[in-house]
Amino acid sequence: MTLPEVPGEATLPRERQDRILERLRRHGRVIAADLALEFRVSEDSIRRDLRELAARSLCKRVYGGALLIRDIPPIAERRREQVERKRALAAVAVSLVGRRQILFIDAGSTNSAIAAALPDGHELTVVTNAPDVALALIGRPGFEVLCIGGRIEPKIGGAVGSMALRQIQGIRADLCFPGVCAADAQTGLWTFDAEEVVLKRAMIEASGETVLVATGEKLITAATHHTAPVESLTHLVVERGTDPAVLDAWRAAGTSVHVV
Amino acid sequence: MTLPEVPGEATLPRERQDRILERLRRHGRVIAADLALEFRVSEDSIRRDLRELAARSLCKRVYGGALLIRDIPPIAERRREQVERKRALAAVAVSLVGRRQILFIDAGSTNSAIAAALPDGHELTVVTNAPDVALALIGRPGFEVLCIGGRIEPKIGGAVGSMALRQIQGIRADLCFPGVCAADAQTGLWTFDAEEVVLKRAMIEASGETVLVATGEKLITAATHHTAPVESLTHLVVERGTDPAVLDAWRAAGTSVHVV
DNA sequence: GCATGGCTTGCACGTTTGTGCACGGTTATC
DNA sequence: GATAACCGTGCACAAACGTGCAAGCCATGC
Repeated sequence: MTLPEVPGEATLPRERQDRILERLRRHGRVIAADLALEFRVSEDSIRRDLRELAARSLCKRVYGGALLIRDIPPIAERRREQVERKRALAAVAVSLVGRRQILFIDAGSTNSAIAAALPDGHELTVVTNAPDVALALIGRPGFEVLCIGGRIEPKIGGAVGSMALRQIQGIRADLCFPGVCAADAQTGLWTFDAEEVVLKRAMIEASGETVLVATGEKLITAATHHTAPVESLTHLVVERGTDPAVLDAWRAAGTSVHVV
Repeated sequence: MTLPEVPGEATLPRERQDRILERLRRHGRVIAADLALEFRVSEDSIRRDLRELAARSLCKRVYGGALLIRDIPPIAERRREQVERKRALAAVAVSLVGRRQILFIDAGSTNSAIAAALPDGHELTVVTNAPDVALALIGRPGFEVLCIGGRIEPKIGGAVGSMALRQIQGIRADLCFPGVCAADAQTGLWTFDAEEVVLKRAMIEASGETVLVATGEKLITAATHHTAPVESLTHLVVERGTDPAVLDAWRAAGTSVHVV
C-alpha cells in the first residue's frame, strides 16, 4: 500500500500522477489544492497533471479538482425513458439489501437502475444474466460479480436458455430482483417471453426473498405467461400514486409493500 | 577521472542492475540521480541501466528515474486509453472475419474495440466472456451473442474460472481473438494472469484460426505465463512502425502479418 | 609484445520535459 | 453584483534526457 506522504520525500512526476489516479479511484474525487500540499508542488503542476489525466480520459476535470469517470454503460432504448422514476424506485429497493448478501439481478431496465444504485461497502455478491448489470458493477469495490452465460436475447438484454438455466440452478441467493412485465395481487408475476419464464422461476425459487420493483403501470397490465405465485413475492416496491386498492390487495396477500 | 577512486566499491554493470532492481522492489521507485551517487557512476550509465531494465520490462522508465511495474489498471480505464490506435487496429482485424462465422472474443480493451468495429450483415455468432463485448453487440442486427458466464475478474473485465472454462470447451469457433498481454515470434503468446491462461488456451484450441491484435509494445514486453505456441497463431495485426525485424520473425514462423 | 575487437564508461552537445511565476480571464459563493 | 478562489497561457529556467564519440579496460590471438 502507499505510505502516507513523507515530508521531504521527492516523488517523480509520473509517480505523482499514478498516485493521484489511485486517490481518485478510492475517493471518487480529488482537490487540486490538497494535492499541491500533499505532494509539495505548486497547484500549477497539479493542474497540469489533472489536465493530462483528463486528456487520457482517466478523470474529469472540474472546478477545484477532478472527478472519477464512472462510465455508464450505453443505455438501451427503454432505459432512456423514465430514468428518474426508475432511479427513485431503485433507491428504495436497494434499502432492502443487507450486508454480505447474494443477489440475483435479472435483466431489465429497472434492474439496471437497481444495480447502479447498490451501495458500496456491503460486500455483495451479484449474480446476473444481464451484461449491462455486470458491467455496471465491474470494478466497484467490494462487489463480487457472477455472470450467467448463455444465448443473449436482444429483446430482453440478458442470457436465456438452458445453459443459463443450469447455471442459475447451481446457485442459492438471499434476494432476487426479477424483471417485472406484469404483476397481480391475486395471481402473482407474469412475463411476456416464454424463454424468460423458466429463468425467472429458477431465480425466485433459488432465493430466500423476492423483491418486485414495478412502475405503476406494471400492476394493471397483463402478460402471457404465469411465472410465480404471489406467495413467493416477499416485497413490492412501487411509486406513490398507485391505486390504494391495489396496494391493499397486495398487503392482504402477505407482500410487504414499499411506496416511494 | 573526476570521480574519486573507492577501493572495493567497484561493481560490474550486471551486478549494478541487480542491485537497482532490488532497490526498486523495496521502494517502488528509484531516482537516477540517487543511484548515480550511490554507485559512483555517471547518471548516463544509470540511465542506460534503467533503459535496459525497462526493455526487459522489469521496470517502467519515467522522467527522473524508474517505477516498479504496478498491477495493470482496471479494464474500465484501459478501455478509455489509446482509443484511436485501438480503433485503427480493430478496423483491420475485422476484415479477417468472414460471413456466418463463429467468433471467440476474449476480454480486453482492444477486443472491445474489435467488437464495436464488427460489420453489420455478416450474420455472425459472437462468443465472449466479456460483458462489455456482449453489451456492445446486443441489438446489433444479424448478430447472435453468446455470453460465457462465471466469476467476473475486475482486472480482466471478463469471466474466468472453471465455470467459464467448461462453457468454452463446449463450443467450436472459426476465429478467435485472444486478449494479448505479450507475444513473441519464437515462443508465442504470453499472459500475466494465471486464471486467464487456461481460458485463452481453451479458446484458441477450440478455434480454426487465431488472430493476435497487438499494439506495438506488446511484441517487445514479456509476461509471466506461456499461453499458446506460435504455430497456433494464424494472424497478427500490428501497427505501422513496428520493428521490421520482429515482423520478419513472425512471418518466418508462419504467421500472416497485417500492418495497419 | 602488441594488435584487435568487444564492452563499458564519462563527457559534450542539443533537445525535451517539468516547474513556478506573472498575467488576465472565468467561475463559484455570499 | 462584488469578492475570492480558480483557471489557462505564456514565459524563463533548470533538470533530465538521448545520442554520438572517444577513452579506457580486458580478453583473445597473432
